[in-house]
Amino acid sequence: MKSRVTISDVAKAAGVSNSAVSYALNGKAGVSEQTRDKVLSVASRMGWRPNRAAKALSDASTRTVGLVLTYDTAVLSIESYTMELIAGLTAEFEKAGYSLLVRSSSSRRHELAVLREWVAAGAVDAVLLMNVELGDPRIELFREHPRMPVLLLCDESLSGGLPALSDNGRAATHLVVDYCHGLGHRRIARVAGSEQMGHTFIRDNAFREESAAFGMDYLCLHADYSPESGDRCTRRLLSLPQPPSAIVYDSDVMALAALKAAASMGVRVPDDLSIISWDDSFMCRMSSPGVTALNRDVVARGRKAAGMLIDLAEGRTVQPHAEVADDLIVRGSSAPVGDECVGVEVAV
Amino acid sequence: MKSRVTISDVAKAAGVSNSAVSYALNGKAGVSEQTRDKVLSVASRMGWRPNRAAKALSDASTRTVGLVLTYDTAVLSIESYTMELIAGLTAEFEKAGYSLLVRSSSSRRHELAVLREWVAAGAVDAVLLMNVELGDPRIELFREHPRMPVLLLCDESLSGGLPALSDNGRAATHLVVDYCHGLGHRRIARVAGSEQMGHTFIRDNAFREESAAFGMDYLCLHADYSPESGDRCTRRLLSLPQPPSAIVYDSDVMALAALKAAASMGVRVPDDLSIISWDDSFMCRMSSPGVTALNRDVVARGRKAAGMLIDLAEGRTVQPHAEVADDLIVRGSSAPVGDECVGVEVAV
DNA sequence: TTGTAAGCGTTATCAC
DNA sequence: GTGATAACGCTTACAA
Repeated sequence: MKSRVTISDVAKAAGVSNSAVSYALNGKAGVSEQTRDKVLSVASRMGWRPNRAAKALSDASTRTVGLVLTYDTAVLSIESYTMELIAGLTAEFEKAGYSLLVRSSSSRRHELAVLREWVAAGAVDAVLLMNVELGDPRIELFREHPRMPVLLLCDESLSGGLPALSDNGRAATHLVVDYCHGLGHRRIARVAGSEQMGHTFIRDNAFREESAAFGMDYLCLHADYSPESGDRCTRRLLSLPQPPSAIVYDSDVMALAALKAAASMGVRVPDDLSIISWDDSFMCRMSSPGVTALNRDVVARGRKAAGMLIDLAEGRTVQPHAEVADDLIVRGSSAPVGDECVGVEVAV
Repeated sequence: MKSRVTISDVAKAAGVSNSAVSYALNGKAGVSEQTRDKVLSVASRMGWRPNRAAKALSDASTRTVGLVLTYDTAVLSIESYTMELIAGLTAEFEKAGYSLLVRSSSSRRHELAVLREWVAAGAVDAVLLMNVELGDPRIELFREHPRMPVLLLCDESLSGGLPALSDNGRAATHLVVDYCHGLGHRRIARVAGSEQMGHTFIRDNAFREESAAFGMDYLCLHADYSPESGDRCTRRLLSLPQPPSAIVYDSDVMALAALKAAASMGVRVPDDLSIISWDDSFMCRMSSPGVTALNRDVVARGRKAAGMLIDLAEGRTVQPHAEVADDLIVRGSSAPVGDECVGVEVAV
């Protein structure tokens, strides 16, 4: 395995010592300009590149950040969240020469094992945790290992004191509820995601508080992000004696299922029912009517997370952040409540 | 940085030498059962885990496979291909304790630089190349560096002799053309992706040959996967003196755009026009009518690729493979050509 | 069966 | 300014 060019090879070729080469290549003081130039030219001529493993062993840094993906293969091909996040992360990492180390886990227990191994093996310089749950055992793991920097993608209130990048659920909730209120809706509902998820918890509370503040009726059903559950919950809500005039869905998939469910029940969208999706996607654009959706810049969030992770990996402290702002993209699925003619007149 | 447990720590605690510990922990001969047991129990009590960097330096293996993502952020949130591939890859890697190292590149040149660095730094044990283009410079790079195992996701005929996992474009093309022919279509068209892409090249040829073999008229337009280009090409095709009765789209996004374009031109789908998408997705299921689509099991392909990459990384040779079969999911967007009443009668 | 020691490629601490 | 040399943690001849 002697094919790669090492520092010793360069040193020999340049007729200097290993340390001189090291200093020269790292731009450190300790060598004359003359030898530095010679070393640099020889090194580049020989095609020297630092060996990753040796560097990692020597200075205990890998320039790598770890991410464990927990797949629900059914959700995988539908949700673009993870891919956009990875795009943002790696785009920002690229500037600093960091890599993303990805593993997948079939269960929370297995994920914990992977994380523990990373900590013990020094395989990564920092770890990103997504899909934080209430009482998430990963939080305790990293509190026990303060030497391994970690960033949680969740609300600051859920991170147990660990650095967090908030998904901004409260601000977004205000945006959505305020929008519904502005359209005249006074009876709204929400089809939420899994109750264990930290972001669901945050949104649950935020929706309850916001709707109360606006004096609106609010009802929440918990589903599982599947189109079937979106369909089921929509039917339940629309069958109530006093059905809501607007429903917010925690995912675009459920919102699209709702669009179909409403149609099959003879409920007109947006005349009788406004539908709003928490996540925007190409599907929301292409459906008829288009679905009003919260536009979360997940790529930007990934970039932000990457910056924070690099800071943490290099020993700098970071403040919990929530500065990536969301906005609402209004499409045909939402409209003023009540008599649609009045609504149209007002809008025009 | 002395917080982690090393082999020396274990050796000291167990009262044996470093090498005894190493042998014991790696299940190698050279220690008595007695000392092996003692070492194992001491090691697990102390929570010893092998240090990644040290192992990598010592045996020049990282148990890591590299993947460079080249993002088109517009496509990113729409296409699930990459995410599904990563899911399959990491799921299979997990069994063997391999990790996926991900970087992103903004340009082909930058990707080449990343790959070169990986080769020189020994950062990964193998590399996966996707989106192979005609005359792809990456092929030459890896032919120059035969020590770095590589797997190309493309047709065997494009890989320049390097190991390849075919995306099976020919077989799938036959499936699609045969299906169209069976429905009575004799004038078909295709809205293809970028002409530089290897898979486009393969499909171009395969479609030409298959349609000729069936004695069908075939016309192909090259687009760029964007909804706008899908719309534009569809309008052009439908404005021909003798428009096709079936159009195959290289992506679901373009197929969905076509659905809208046809509707706005008063062309009925599937009565006047059958639409078939090369990629299946949730959108194809949810649209009205649903879009007939080629169902490529990308996750399975990822698993297969992972297995081959591990073989390559560990020095075993692999055969070019194309065994992941595709199938066609028929939905409402395709139907027998001509008088739709006849078609319905036949179908019922 | 066991322990000693060299080597992997860097970085960093020393003498000189 | 320069060049030996130790250290990082592990594997593996080789010697005992």
